[in-house]
Amino acid sequence: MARPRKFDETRAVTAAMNAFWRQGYEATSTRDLTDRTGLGPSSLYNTFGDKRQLYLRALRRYYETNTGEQTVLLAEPGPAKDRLRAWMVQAIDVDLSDPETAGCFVLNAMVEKADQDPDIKQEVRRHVTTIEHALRETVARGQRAGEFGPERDPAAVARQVLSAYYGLRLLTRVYDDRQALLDVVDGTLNAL
Amino acid sequence: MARPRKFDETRAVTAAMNAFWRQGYEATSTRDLTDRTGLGPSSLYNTFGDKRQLYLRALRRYYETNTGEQTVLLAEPGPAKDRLRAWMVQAIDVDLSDPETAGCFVLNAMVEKADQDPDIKQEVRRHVTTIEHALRETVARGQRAGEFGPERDPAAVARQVLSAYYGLRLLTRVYDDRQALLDVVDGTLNAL
DNA sequence: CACGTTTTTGTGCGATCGCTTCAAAACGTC
DNA sequence: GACGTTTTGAAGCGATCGCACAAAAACGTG
Repeated sequence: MARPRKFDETRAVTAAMNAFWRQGYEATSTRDLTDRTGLGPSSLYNTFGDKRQLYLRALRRYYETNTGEQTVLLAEPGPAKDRLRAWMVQAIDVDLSDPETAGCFVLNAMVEKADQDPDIKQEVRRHVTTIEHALRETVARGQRAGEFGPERDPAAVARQVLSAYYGLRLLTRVYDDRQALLDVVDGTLNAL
Repeated sequence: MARPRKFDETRAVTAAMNAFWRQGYEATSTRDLTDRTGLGPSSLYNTFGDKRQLYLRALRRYYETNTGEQTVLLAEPGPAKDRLRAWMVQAIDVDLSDPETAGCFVLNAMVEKADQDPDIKQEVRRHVTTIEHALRETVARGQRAGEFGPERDPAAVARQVLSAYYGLRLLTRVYDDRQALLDVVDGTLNAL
């Protein structure tokens, strides 16, 4: 019928995601995007519309990969406290492992774009609530197993863990003391 | 001796701070800066060097005003737990009060610039450690007063509170449920 | 009130921004 | 293999970017 695409759309979105993730929305130029994706400008704009829509696609791609991975990690069998710890420790180690990585893409989007763009805010909220629900499940599981006190609302506990988690991922930007960050994890989890 | 300045340097830095604070570094143009400060481009560049240095000045200005205020708030007399709560609740209310406000400037700087610019990283770290020290003092005070268990290292507890605090200020970007955020405050403080 | 010094004002530099255009190229279909 | 359709590649659009420059203006000093 017509000329077929030479590139894989998902690969292009992933490449764009990595650019936005590391540099942020504003600091990523269309030139960066064409370079990283390997697409010409017309292919890129013909396929994705404009920079903003590609950013949204990148966020959704992050959901499918990283955010999804996190819920899987939390839902794995074993003591709930171990799951929560593994989840938080992994985030710390990812953030500290490579100075080139830029932490959590969702966190970056929250700060840079969420309050000026309703669509981005909604997409970011989707990520956060998904993790929050996975946390609630894990907390409830811990309560049923007697790991945590059963008196508190699992949803409130989940949000508390979530706050500590995002706070930690922020602190990795200025702290390089891994042990200090791990102490925060222990302090947070022991309080449940 | 020479022609005197027509503008107040501190006022100009403050105006620039508000621009960077709300829009971020990249999204703030030199045009924005000249408009908000009221200075012509050459006055601005003659005084501050370039955009990046003005951004650093804006961060330092934030330290003098907002960050300093926070340490004062924490050091006020009364129960330590009340000080910590007032500090966190105020942040939540500031973030939720006006959709025009952009949360915490230091937090924004951490995400947008800290890991690509060593000077900015150092400046941001100065803010964070200042608050951390104030927190440590407050926690130690609470331990002496018997409000908190004395067994834990005040420094570790301070970092835990700090994580929850920054996590909260992030969640205000996507949550508008004030009560849920206040529950996190209570959960965090009751765990000490 | 001329002089030296610094700031201000106005203009605009070269580069880059996000994005568009257009013709050539690459398919499936007949 | 001509046709219709879509993608690709190359070039470049107007606008804006961060910043610089030259001349005029505003002071303290002699």
